Amino acid sequence: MYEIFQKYLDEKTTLTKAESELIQSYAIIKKLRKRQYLLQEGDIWKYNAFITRGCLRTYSVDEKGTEHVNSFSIENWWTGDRESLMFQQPSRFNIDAIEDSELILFTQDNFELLCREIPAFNNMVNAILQKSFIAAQNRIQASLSFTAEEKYLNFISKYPGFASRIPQTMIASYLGMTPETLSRIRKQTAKK
Amino acid sequence: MYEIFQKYLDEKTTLTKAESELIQSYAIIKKLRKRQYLLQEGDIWKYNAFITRGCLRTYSVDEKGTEHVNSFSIENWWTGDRESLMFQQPSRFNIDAIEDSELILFTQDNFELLCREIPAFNNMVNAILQKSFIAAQNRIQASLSFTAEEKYLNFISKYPGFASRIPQTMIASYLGMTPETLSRIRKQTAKK
DNA sequence: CAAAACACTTGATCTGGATCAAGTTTTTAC
DNA sequence: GTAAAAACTTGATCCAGATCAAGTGTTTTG
Repeated sequence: MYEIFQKYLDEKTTLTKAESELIQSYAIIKKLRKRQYLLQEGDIWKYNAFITRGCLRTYSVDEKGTEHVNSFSIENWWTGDRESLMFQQPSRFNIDAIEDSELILFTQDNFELLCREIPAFNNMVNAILQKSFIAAQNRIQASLSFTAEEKYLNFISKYPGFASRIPQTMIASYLGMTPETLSRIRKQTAKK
Repeated sequence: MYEIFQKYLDEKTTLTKAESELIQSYAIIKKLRKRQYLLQEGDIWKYNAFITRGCLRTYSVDEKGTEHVNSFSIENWWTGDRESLMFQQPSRFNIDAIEDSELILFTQDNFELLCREIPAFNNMVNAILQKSFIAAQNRIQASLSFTAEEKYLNFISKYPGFASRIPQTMIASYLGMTPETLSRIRKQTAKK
């Protein structure tokens, strides 16, 4: 498992042998079965989590009991709740596995140490955060200015492959529409 | 003007005299009249911009000519287009002044140098980015799960003071609704 | 391998917020 | 100070997408 993360690191940054070993020494391997929670609402999130295999979803539940999918994360991405981690406050989110998954966790203390000790690691983490922010901005723009159909087409072009491994109900929720609407859109667009 | 930024730095971080002076040596003061552009669609954004006075808005224009407000930024906040800056690509956004404003600009080269040379500065910049990301996540959640009225109430509670200095049309656009809808919501909520 | 649980589709109807239209009020600029 | 331009309000009507309902697949699990 760890090799996948090692490969990711090698692609994104340049590390000395000692640095690589330091990183590995803090890695915690975690396996999740499908439907198992990584984080539940109310818990305080303590980690930085990298996915080596599988697919997770982050969602919240509103007072009516409706689930709202916040994000999907697959292998070679990070997941977690930055807000809960940063402010050490109970999370408003749940994170669970859509498929059997494998993760590498770093406690926040260890992660901060790695950022402090290894500038290249810190730069990598920063670049990821920048890209996440840009992606979030783009999603806001899409949610404000796109029709339901445009949202779906944008989603499948941006994340090809997601549609085939994630249930439609969850994708509909992620896009801010009902499953019925997504079903009808798929029928329509298939025709074209 | 610069004192406002200096005060901001002093609050957010701890710098030596030499570091403060290095930062100041790269600062470019820029004044904007109301309605003046800081960035226009198609331009490549080159700076990191801190607002010492005034209020700016970032917005895009879709193919139908409709404006979509992406964000507002006031004094003691940063603005710019991270995507254009990071990838050196033409911006999809316009940024203009809602009020006469004063900014401090740092070219990206100088800004990166400051991040490299001054770890405390780098940490501050990072913390800001983290908070921006968290705010973006929360906005996504609001836009997916709130009704128009909830969006408005959430906005005024999160950004008190904005409602009085920003035209309603722009707030409506930011919240993803028409000015008419916002007007009716304000009428209703005023009653209560 | 059956049956329960879950995921998806399709149709009928409803509704929150959009659109169109016609004011009134406020701001801007000479 | 006043005319023109923006900004806001209010009403009437419309529609994209929600909701409700009743199916038909398709997994999951004992």
